Amino acid sequence: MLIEIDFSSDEAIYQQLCNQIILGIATSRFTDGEELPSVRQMADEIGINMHTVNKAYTVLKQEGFVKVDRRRGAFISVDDRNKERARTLVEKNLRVLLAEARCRKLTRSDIFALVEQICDEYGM
Amino acid sequence: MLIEIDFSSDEAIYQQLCNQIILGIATSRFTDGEELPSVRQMADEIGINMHTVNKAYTVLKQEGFVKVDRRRGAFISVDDRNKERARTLVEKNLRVLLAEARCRKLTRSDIFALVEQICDEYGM
DNA sequence: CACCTGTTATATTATAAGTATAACAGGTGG
DNA sequence: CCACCTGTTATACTTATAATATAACAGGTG
Repeated sequence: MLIEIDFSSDEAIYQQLCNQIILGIATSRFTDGEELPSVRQMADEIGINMHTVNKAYTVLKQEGFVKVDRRRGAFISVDDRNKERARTLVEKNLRVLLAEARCRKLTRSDIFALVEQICDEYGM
Repeated sequence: MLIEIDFSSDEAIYQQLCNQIILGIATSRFTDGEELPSVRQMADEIGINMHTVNKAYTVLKQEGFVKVDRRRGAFISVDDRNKERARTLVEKNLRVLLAEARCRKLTRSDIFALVEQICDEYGM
């Protein structure tokens, strides 16, 4: 499973968990249809509370990354609806991120190198 | 000044304020050396508490976007130290952002188009 | 029937955000 | 000197959220 949580981070645990799973999907470490550990099992593995995992799963479900089957439990199921909404969200976040990059004197080439590298990693 | 705060957002007000100012610097709406409204004046303009503005200024000061002179008050002063740390931070955030983009079926071209557009806006 | 699944409810603690009021040190201009 | 501005600090309060804890429920599985 390999979920890494930074307990000294200012980012919420459930948020880190969501990000890790989304990162896992993008890097094909998680495949469509793959089962996720139960909320209790995942909580035990990481050493956190069941409800924290449940919140992450609920968020991922609402965002269309996870579905639940009573018989099987939670599993990866990527819903590719809302491409335009996703583009708008990415654009907004990108705008903030690149603003800070520019202020820090990162160049256009610096940015493109990073984007290219990550796209390659994700097989885009 | 033109600071826009979304009070229904889940993003903290002081964080939105920081982002707006960084965005302003990147788009040259704020120039190096330009004075910022005092914490009390800015708070009045936006309709929020003085301490919320003070927190934003303090964060920006720590991050090297703002300096303070007793005589003049707060003003823009971009410190371009820590380019490598900035690159690491951008890379980490970019990785999460592009992971979600990929899951939403945004293509490499989609991403590059967005990055190109924003870089152009910022004159990078 | 025991055991697992997600889900819900409730309560508690801790932390952070935002507001409110007040005061202090220090520079500015009348 | 004095009123007025600046950032800064301190304190207190309210609110919201995160995280934990304990418990229970509906439903599928062996």
